[in-house]
Amino acid sequence: MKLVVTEKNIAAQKIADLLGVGKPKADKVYNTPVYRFERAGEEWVTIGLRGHILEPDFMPSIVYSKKDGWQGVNAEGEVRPANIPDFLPKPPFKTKRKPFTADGVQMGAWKMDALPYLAYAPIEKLPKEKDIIRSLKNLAKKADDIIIATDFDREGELIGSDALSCIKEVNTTAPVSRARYSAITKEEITHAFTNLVALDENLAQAGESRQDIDLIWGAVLTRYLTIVKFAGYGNVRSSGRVQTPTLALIVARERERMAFVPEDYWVIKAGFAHNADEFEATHATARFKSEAEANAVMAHVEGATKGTVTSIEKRKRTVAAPVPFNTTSLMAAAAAEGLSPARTMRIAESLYMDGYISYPRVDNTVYPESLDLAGTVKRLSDVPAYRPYCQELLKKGTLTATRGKKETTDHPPIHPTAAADPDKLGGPEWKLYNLIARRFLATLSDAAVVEGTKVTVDVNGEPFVTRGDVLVKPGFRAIYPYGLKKDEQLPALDEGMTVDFKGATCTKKQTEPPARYSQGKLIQEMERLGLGTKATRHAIIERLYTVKYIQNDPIEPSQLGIAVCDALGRFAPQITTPDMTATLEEDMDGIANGTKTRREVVDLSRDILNDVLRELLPHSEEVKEALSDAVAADAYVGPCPKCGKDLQLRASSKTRSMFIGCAGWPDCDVTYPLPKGKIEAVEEKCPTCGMPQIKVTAFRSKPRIMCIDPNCPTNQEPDVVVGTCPTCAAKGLNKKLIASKNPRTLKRFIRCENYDECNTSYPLPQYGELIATEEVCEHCGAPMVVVKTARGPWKLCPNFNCPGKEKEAEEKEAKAAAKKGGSKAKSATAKKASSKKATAK
DNA sequence: GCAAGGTC
Repeated sequence: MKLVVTEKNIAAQKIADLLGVGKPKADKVYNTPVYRFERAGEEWVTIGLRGHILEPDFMPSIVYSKKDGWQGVNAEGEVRPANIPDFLPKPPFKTKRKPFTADGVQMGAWKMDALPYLAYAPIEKLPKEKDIIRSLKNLAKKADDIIIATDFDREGELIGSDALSCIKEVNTTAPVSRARYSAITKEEITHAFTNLVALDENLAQAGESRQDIDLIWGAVLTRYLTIVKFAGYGNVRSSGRVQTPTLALIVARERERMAFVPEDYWVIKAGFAHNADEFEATHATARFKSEAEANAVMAHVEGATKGTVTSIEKRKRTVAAPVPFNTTSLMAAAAAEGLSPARTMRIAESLYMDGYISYPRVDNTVYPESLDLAGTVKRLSDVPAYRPYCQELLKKGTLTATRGKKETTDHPPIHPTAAADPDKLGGPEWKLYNLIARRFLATLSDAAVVEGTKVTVDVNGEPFVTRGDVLVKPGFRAIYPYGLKKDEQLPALDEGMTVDFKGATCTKKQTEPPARYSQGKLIQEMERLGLGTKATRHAIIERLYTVKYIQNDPIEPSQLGIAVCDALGRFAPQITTPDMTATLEEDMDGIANGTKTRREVVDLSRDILNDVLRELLPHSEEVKEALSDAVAADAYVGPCPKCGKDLQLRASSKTRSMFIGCAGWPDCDVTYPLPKGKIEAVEEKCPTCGMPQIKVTAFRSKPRIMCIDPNCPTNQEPDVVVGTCPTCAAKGLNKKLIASKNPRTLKRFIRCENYDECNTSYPLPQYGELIATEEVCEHCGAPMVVVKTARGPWKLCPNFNCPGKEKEAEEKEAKAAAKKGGSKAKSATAKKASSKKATAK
């Protein structure tokens, strides 16, 4: 039996489809899907991994061994003294509560003193995907031939090498080879499997050195930042080779903005009309530095009614066709169409797996010679919307493509590999496919020619200028309309013509500081600097959000983010710049081509980290204070009305829910409840009562500003009678249901006015104007209410257990299932979920 | 309780 190991399940499936004679048989080995088929009279089976199946970690198995446990050595080779506690987070035995030593130190807690030893701790590879490993070994036992068919890149080689090490544990004799492909198409796959090569162990070692270095630096610095000012479990302050330089970019931009001194300037715009056409023009001096100058111009044109067209300049310019897509340029272009980087990658992955586009994680922007451009255009002509354009292109005979700056040979730039049907793909899938297909055709097209027109109109000696753009030769723009300003048509004007002057306005403006990064821009900047990979950049940015180093979009750093960046910049500058990645890349190239060893590269990195610790540890007090101040500044909402100390956003240690508490606790017991959603401090005080205000952003809602004091009149709401109580009505009583706000917690809900005897109550959305209706829910008899939200009025039955709710949920699920193609497995799980819900109730 | 890199 021949065993083919791929990086992911869907690749295993596709490869089986392409290599097998007839349809492969989908099977399972311990819950892992595998695909069996026949080829040239032999039995084959493919299995997909889930990316990396092993994960590096410090050696827990050895650290806790009592007999000859690893004690740890530092740079000098000194053995870790007994008075420095173990540094690994897991206690050696299973227990719910973490054990304490006699002096109250929590065992297993991270220890500052142990960090220099951690920098030299040995690393081993532990299983990460145990189920997959078990299935892989089971198959490997029976295999006569092993073919590693993971992705064709450095991490792919490492994933394959890890898989092989698992296989070797159970089968040492079967010969091993490597299939290399860069698109899952019939040609590529057949070619790869008829031209098998050997696994590149050097390349895999290069990948492993990256893993080691990332773990060592990440663990040491993250632990340092977390424990230098411990803020409770769950409050990790992370640092890493990619995330910290990325944070530094954001902080640096914020610094530029803070240092920016805005300058005033004045802009004069004038309105003109010619026959029925109106147009606007700006004074030839685009920005007046002084108000006096601007006023002088306004005085010159005061009272004028006519202007004269003094010149019309026309200039043609060519706009070059765009270059082929790589991951970053695709993400940027898709972001402009409303698809976030993360979403774009998810969709691209599925389009790739379904054979519509080539491999989506690439840097390359130059089509390889082997790519059949004309053949691809022919294939695309099956899409009705592209057909006429494709035919035009094919008429040209030879096709020449534009070339981007980056040229690598692992994968071709992202291009379509098959025609797609807009009715078969989902909306966003088609949107992305359409972008990719049109971009591909655009890269084979001529430049566009635009005629720019500059018209100057004179009013009492003051020149006003307006510009228009007209497309004279569409070129690539005929197929690629993305990212363009609309043509700006000007009325037909001639030199010497007189036009009506409709008056001028002078506006005072200020120069703007450099803009904050948007997520899309930051990803582009990360790519430019070589930070992260196309597959990880969006995840890195998300990480910075979850550890609260950054907030909002466009991105601004928190005080904590700035403090972390400053502290590391002073004492561990290596981790704050992209240079570390650049050096690592060079070293990895060295390992891949055999001039360096992984051992040598990792050991050197450990030494550098040790030097960093020598700087960092003596300055711990300073770092601690800087972090404390920053955390307090981020949490600050205003002064305490009782004791004057700081009111802060805090998390309850028991429930983890947020509240506002006084920094003077336990001496001062002032607290305020908080509504659900994201909470931010706001500078402006409540106009009604002068207390601090907060910005609340509930899930899928617009942010709203509210006073923190529940007793403030702005937080009061009159009780609303919403109907009659169905429970009491059944007993023959006539009682009203009332919507009211609990004055202490601000929670709004409906309850029966007879609440001493009747416990009928319904929850309500917590904000939005509440309006009673005459209607009663057809399913449960509860009164229907209308809540006016930012997205418009919303009529609902407040009864949480209303039978109508379940029906609605089922319909929604059915709809979602139908959209996804309604696979049997899907609807089965949906049913299970809904029945689970029902039992829970 | 750590990183970054794959994939889900």
